[in-house]
Amino acid sequence: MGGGKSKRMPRAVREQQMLDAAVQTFARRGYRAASMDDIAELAGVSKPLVYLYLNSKEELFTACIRREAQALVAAVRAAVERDVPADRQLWSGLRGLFAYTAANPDGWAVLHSQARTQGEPFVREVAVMRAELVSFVEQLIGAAAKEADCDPEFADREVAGLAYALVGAAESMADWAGSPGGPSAKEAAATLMNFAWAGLGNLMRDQRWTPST
Amino acid sequence: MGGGKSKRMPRAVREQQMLDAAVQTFARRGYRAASMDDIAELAGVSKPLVYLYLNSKEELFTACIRREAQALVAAVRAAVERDVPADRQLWSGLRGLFAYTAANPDGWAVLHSQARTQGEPFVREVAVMRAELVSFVEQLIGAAAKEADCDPEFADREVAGLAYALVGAAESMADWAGSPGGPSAKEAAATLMNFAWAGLGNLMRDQRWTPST
Amino acid sequence: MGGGKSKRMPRAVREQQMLDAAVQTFARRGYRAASMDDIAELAGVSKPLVYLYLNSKEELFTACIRREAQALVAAVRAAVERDVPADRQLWSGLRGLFAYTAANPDGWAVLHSQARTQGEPFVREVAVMRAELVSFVEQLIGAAAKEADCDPEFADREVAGLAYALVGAAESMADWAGSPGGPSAKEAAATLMNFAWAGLGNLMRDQRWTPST
Amino acid sequence: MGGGKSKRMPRAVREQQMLDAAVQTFARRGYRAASMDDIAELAGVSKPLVYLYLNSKEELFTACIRREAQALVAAVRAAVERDVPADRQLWSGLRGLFAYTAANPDGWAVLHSQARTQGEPFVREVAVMRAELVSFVEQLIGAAAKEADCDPEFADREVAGLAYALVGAAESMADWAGSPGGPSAKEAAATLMNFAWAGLGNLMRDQRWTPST
DNA sequence: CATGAATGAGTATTCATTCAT
DNA sequence: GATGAATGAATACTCATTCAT
Repeated sequence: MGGGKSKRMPRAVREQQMLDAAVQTFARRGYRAASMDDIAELAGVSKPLVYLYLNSKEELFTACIRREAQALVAAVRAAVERDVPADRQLWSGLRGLFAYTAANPDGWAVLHSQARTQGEPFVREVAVMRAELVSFVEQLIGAAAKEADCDPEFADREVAGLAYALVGAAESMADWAGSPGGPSAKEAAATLMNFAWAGLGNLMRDQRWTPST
Repeated sequence: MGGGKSKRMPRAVREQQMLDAAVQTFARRGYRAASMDDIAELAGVSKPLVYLYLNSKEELFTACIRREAQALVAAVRAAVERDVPADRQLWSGLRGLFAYTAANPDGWAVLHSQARTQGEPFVREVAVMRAELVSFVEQLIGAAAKEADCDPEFADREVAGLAYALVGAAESMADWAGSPGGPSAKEAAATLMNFAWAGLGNLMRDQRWTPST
Repeated sequence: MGGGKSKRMPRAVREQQMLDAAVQTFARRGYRAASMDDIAELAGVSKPLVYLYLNSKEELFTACIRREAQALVAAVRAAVERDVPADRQLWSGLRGLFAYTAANPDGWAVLHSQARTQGEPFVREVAVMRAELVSFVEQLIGAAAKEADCDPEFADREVAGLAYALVGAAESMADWAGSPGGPSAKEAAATLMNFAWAGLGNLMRDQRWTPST
Repeated sequence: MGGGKSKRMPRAVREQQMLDAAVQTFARRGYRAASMDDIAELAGVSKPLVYLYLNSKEELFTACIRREAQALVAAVRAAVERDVPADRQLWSGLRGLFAYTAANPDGWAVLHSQARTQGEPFVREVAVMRAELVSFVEQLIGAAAKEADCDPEFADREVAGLAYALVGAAESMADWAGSPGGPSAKEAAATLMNFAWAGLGNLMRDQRWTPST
């Protein structure tokens, strides 16, 4: 016994191997261009086994999205410092995000590049994760508003917009931070904090930019 | 009068019809899932004619990207007010952008969702357009910095990062603004100005956010 | 006035241009792989004109075969010296054949490589030409037999076989003589005369090779 | 018992069935005109299976050529009598060749009619086989020359030309022998021996045919 | 548990051929 | 007489998916 592909592994392990192979393949080739043959071969198993465990290409892709989304959210959550001011929490969360996406480019590509462009039902899956991130940022902004004892006119809808913009900018930075020549996770986080936090501060103090100026 | 399949049109007209159909199909189905059959049918012509004029799926997609990218850049340029302060120029440009993407969701989807995720040589095509937008924003920030007589430490690399983040946030907002329940073009532009401009102002005054706080 | 493609030429001239282009294209690409587009472009005319004059790809190919077959037979006939002994006639005919095929490799390829392999009705066309050459050789052998006052047992069927073999060897030599590194027309003819004529002489003298020896 | 489509055969068996069908189809329709659909249907399998095992039309054709070429060379080698005079060896080899081509007209057509006219890389494949046959004949001529203690001026290049002509004539005779109304294998071999061997004998005795005569 | 064998349904692409002008 | 515009029908090739063992 010894060399060669080890056989007869518990199902859970095999499934993770398949998901690993699928994430890599989907990320690099795209959902449509990735073939089940490629994935099975990369996973080191036969094609029927992939079907036995994951049922179909669609379910396989969905499973990839779910696993990667949960891992990413978990990474961000784990990175956030507790019991510190809101800005500090955002800062640590962003650093965690950029560090994670840089370390898992394939997973990030599946979530941000592939899943979002393949229509239903995949967009729904990523939307759930994105909503979680946006909601987290909204909470931070809300907390910051309370900390700063800010103007009560600072409406929910406005917060939602800001949170959305911040997450959008962060996702875009994540792509950049993962590419060669791009910034480090720390630089990206710093840029975003500088970019966003002062604006938020002004808003909370009711100092809006208006076109009339 | 009108209806029915009109036949025997000059080449230039037919080509535009084909590009219209292709943009719509690529936007809604994705590059790989869109079939040349679908496109030809939607364009109201036979498949060989599509090949006669556009040569291949790859060239057809590239032609779509180029046309849409040029149209978008042209729309933004046309919307920018001249001879006004930099913030006002950015404001008008953003409004133009969001108005255009909302009015041309398929074109925007081709550029932002599809082209960027289909690997070379398509990413190169959109990168050109994106670089144009980023460069435009960089110029505005530079102009604003001059207007504000700001700190000279405000370095180029920092400007590049901010411009990149702003464009990324704008692209993300454009997706949102184009979806049902999303903000209007004006709202999206206002959100982004509030989000971004105050932060920029602080930076120019050398008031950075730093983690030590 | 002036350069460019001259227009409005008499039909006969245009037809020859088309056949020239067709022979070249069929020879180099093969019957199936040669497209009417290629041929029309090489001929410098529009595709509908090719159809107007030659009706179909099949008829066009047939016309090529006929023209080239007649030209080849004419070249051989013209090369044969009259009023000389049979061997001398064969010698001059072979030199003419090899000189012609070397000078017209495309025409020869159409006849020998392409037409023979494309099934009916093309094989029939070349068979006619081949029969003419075989018959010519049979006559020469017959004449030689008479000159040599040979054995009357020298039967027709045997003559036919010899003529067939000689023509086959000649065709094979023609391919070789036309290729780089191959023999000159004169060398090829000499080889074939040495190879064939002595054998014929023995046969005429009833000195057959028999397995029992 | 027997009939009906038998399913689930081992790969090696199926591959041979596919090659059988491919040889027949290529021989009768030509390389370009033979469609993979035709071949799959004749083989009694689906098209994807043909691709799974043989990869592409080009590789399938190449596999046909190789198989048929090896079979033909093996048939000739098996037919040649050992330890007999050179003429007797040639005689037995020719009988073997004609018997084999007559029994396998499709394989012979693939080699002689189709492969040679479809350009690279197929011509290279048949050239290998042809070179083997020519080389075999050269050895026989050389052996005969030694047996006959012939003139040393009998140069290599001349031998090469003669061998080439003999093989060319044989190939041509093989076509004839395989067609209705053509000679039997034995007749064809006899004709060729009579045609060729006496000529060779004269040459070895330095009795060349020369034009001056 | 695991796989070799097999396929129905598509996909991009090409070609011979024909009108309307 | 000559052509730009247009297509029906085919062709090589691929892929997600399923049995029988």
